[in-house]
Amino acid sequence: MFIEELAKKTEEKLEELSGEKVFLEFGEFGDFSTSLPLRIAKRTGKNPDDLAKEWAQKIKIPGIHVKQEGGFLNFFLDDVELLDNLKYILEFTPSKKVATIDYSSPNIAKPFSVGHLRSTVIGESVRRILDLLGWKTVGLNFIGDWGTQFGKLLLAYQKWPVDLEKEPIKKLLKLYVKFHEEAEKNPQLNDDARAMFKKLEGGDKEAVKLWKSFRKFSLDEFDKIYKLLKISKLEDASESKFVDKGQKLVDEFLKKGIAEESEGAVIIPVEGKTPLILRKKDGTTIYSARDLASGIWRSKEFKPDLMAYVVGNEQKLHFAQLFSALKDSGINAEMKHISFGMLRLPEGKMSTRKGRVVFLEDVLNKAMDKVKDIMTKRGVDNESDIQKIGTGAVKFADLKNNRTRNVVFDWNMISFEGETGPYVQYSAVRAKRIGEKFGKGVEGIPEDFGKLVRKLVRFRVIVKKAEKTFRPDLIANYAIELAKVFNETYAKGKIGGIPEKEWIANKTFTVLEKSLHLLGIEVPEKM
RNA sequence: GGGCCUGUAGCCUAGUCUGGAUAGGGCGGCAGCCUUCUAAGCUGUAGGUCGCGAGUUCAAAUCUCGCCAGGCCCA
Repeated sequence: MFIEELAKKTEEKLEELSGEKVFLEFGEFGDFSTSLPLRIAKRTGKNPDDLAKEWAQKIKIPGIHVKQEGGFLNFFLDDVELLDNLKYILEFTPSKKVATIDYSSPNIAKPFSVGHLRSTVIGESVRRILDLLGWKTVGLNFIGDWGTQFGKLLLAYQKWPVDLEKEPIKKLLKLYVKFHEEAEKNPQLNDDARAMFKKLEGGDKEAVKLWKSFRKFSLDEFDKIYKLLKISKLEDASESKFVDKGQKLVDEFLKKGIAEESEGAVIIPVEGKTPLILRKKDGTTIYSARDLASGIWRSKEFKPDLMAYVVGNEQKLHFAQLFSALKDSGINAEMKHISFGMLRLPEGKMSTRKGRVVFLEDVLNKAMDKVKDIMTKRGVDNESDIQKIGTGAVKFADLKNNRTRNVVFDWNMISFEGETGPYVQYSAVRAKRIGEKFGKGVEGIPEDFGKLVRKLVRFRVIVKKAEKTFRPDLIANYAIELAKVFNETYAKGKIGGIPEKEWIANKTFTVLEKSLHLLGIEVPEKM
């Protein structure tokens, strides 16, 4: 029986004995454990030791044995169960639920900065975790390609034309910065930009043509990055697709009474929070209306059980409002804002207006350069492996932390030793080599391999928890722990040549490879 | 003014939801380990007022209240 099923049975038995909701711990003292007797004993006036002993006697579940230590109960899977779990380690009952996952969602005509990395890699990872457990997932790219900022950019381009043949994005960024500098001195420019955006919204041929070309430059740039990062296919759910839909929606919602007018603006009230504003006094819709229209489209198009949005912390309120509005409009899918802290620079928040950004491409290139240096010193040179290791290091560094806290960007973040992506990759390559010609299977667990086997078997529990909590960091930290135990075992004595040990090495590779895959990272050929 | 998030060794971080068994790791420092399956590895060692104060509890990094610091959002 699978470890999670055995744990479930144990929980049920403990609940029966204690009359309490039980959460087993998957920690260091057993395959799982609890301090329940310690807590309950106090209430019943019993001695914790005695109660634990009593329960240890009563809990008889085939496949596991109990050890009582003080007021604690530690549970261990029998060897036969451990090996059986290991055999079928990657087999899960498919969930068959449908999820839309909104991730990456960069803005056009702006650089793909390290700031966009988080949403992209977290989203991709969450998607792969759900995929493994048999969800049907749809990745959506809500590209920011609409809004008054494009009035500014179009105006700037007309005023100060540049040749966009080479490095268009960097040049557009410069124009954007220049616009804001000039507008400081001459505020009239802001009004002109607004007028320009109105032209764009009105379908002015010249403006639309220019906007389309900016958009194209950006999409090409995004594709390049997605290819390098091995991001799965994303449906184009660009903001501009929802402009008309947004306008219609606002009118419809007004009629239905879901939305209401307030001081000339159109809003949807949100219980306990400030309302969601859909349309401003001047009649222009804002981002929220398009986001709402997009949400309704997603719901109709994909009929999801879960609608997830991988977007930064700072939009918490927005999503609380959006979800409330989506529910008002009759959508009952589970909605989840998968939020994360902001990546900042030592000198402060990144700002495209001020041109204060670090390009993701530069970060990835730097990482790959470092890998190349290391490889050259060893007389190896393999483009594909360099790419896997370089991007792996960057992705892993980002995914490892459960940070809702902010991160200050530092070039030294890119490292290859210790708790890093390359460490796990290296261990995986090692395990692969050793386990390549593995024996048929195992009768018992070889000496010194107990810790490794137990760590391997835990994979299933971790994946399920990651699914429930949308936390790739659980996978990343598990992969480190597993790699560490494997390396310790490796250092203790020879594995190769002993079929049973080779089989376990092979399983280690399988699990490390899958863990990395869930993080969007590939295992190189050689390291 | 209102709301939310974060604070764990020089640096980075797990644990906080669900209180419990010595607060785990990593980087950097120091001391070791390659004629044996890949040293991007392994072993050992030093380094901690868990932001501060109070409360609840047999037991608090974890729960409650107050404060301090940083960040974000709304008006």
